[in-house]
Amino acid sequence: MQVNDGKVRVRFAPSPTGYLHIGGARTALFNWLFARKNNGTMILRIEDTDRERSTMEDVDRIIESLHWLGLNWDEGPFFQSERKDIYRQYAQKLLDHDLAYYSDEERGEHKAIIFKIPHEKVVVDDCIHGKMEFDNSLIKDLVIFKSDGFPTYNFACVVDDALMGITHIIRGDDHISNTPKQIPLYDALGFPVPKFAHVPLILGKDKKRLSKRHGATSVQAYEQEGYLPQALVNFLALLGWSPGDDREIMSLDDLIGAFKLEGISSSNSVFDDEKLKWMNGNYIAQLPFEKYKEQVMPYLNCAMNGSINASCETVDYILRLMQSRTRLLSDIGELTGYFFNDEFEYDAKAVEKRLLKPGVIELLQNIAQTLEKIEDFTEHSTEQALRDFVEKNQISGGAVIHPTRVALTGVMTGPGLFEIMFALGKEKTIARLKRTVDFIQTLGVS
RNA sequence: GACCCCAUCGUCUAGUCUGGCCUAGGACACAGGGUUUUCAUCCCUGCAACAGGGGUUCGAAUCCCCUUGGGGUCGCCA
Repeated sequence: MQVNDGKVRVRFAPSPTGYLHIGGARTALFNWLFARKNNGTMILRIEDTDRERSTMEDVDRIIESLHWLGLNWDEGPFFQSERKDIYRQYAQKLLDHDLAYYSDEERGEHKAIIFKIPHEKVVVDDCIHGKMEFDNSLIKDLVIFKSDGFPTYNFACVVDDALMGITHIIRGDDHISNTPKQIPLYDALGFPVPKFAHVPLILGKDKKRLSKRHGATSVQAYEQEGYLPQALVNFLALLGWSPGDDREIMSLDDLIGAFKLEGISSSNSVFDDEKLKWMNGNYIAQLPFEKYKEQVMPYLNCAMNGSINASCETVDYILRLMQSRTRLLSDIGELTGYFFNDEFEYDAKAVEKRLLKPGVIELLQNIAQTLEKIEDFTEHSTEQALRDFVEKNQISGGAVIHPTRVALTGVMTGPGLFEIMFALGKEKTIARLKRTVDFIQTLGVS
C-alpha cells in the first residue's frame, strides 16, 4: 500500500453521511478519469470518522451510485473507522516531538489532541489555480483527535493520503482552506506533500452552491428519473472541464483519452439540467432498440400499474415509435398513455382547435365508416383509404388527419396517425372515433 | 467581518499560460425556415458575451492594478 513508483495514485474519499450527490460524483469522475488516463490507481476511501452521522446504508448507496455511473476503483474501500490505531500512532509521534499537545478541556472520555500550527506563510501550487498563498499566523491550532477518540478529518486525511501514496489530491474547491492546515501536517509527519487540484464547485440556477434546496441532487434521484449513466457522466465531465475542442457527446473512452487537469476550469459552474435532458435524449435515441425497451419497460409498467405485457408485439411497435421522443425514461407513461387507456382525457386545447369545428362530428362518422370497410387494417391500407377519402371529398389531408388524431389520442402530438391506428387496431380505432363523436355531442356542439 | 478563490452569450464552454490569426468559435435553450399529416428526430438561419475603470503595449478577451459582483472557508463536521 505504500508503494509509489512514480505512478499516479488518486482517491475518492466520500463521507457516508448521505447519498452520493452530483458534486461528489463529478469529483469521483475527475479522479477516475485522471487515474485511467495516466494508467494510475484509483482508491476508494470511506471517511467515516464522524460516528454520529456515518451509516453503513450510506456507504452502500454511494457504492451503488458509483457502480451505476460505471466508475470503479483498484484499491479499497478503506474505512477510516478501522484505522484508528494508525492515526493514534502518528498523533503520538507529534506529541513526542512536542508538535502537538493535549487539550485541557474535558469533553469526553479522551482528551483532544491539538496540533501546533506553525506561524508561517504556506504556498500551494495548485494544478488548477496556480500559486495560492496563506498566512498561517492567522489560524488557530488544529484539533487532530477528538475527545471521542476518533481523528478529525484533516488529520486522518493527511495520514491516509500519505500512507496510501496519493500523488494528486483532486477535490472540491471548498477544501482550499483546509490545504494550508494540512501542509504543515505533512511536514511535521515527514511526509512528502502531494499535488493538489481544487475543482470549482457546482452551483444551482440561483448561483448558490448546489444543495437539497435545488431539488434532486443525488445520483440516485437522476437514476430514478430516467437518466442514463452515460448521459450523466458525459454531462458532468463537461461541467467544469473541456476537452479543448468542440466535442460534446463523448463516451467514457473519449473522455479518458482527452482528460487533462489543465482542462478543468477555474470558475464555478451552474448546473443546468436542460442540457442534460438534451444529452439524455441523445443517448436514448442511440440505444439499440432492445436495450431501450429493457430500460424503459420498468417505467412503463410503473405508469400503467404493471399491466403491460412485454412480449406483446404491439408494445414493441409502440415503443419503437417512442424511442426518438423519449428524453427521460420516466416520460414514457405520458408519451404512451392513450395507447393503453381507452378512457383517456381530451386535451382542452386540442378539443378547441381540432374538434369544436363545424362538421367534425359528421367527418369523424364518415371516417369511421370508411375504415370499417378495410379488411386488412395496416398503416398502408388505412392511409390509402383516408387519402382516397380526402380526394373524393375535395378536402385537405390535414382537415382529416388532425381531428382524427385528437379523436384517437386526445392530444395533438405524437407518432404518425397511421402508425397510431395500426397500433390501436381496427376495433379500438373505430370505437374511439365513436367515443369522440359522443364526447363532442355532450359539449353541445354539432 | 477576516482569509481565500473566481469573473467570455440566459446556461455549459473554446480562446487567456506562450498578447496580433477574435468584426470572439461550439453546444443547450430560445426564435425563424426546410423535411414530416402533427410531435420528436434531422438540416439551415438568426438572437446573444469579453463586469466596470485605469494602466503596460504599435496592438489586450488575453499581462498588471483598482472597483464591483459572485462563490468558498472560518467546528473536537467532513
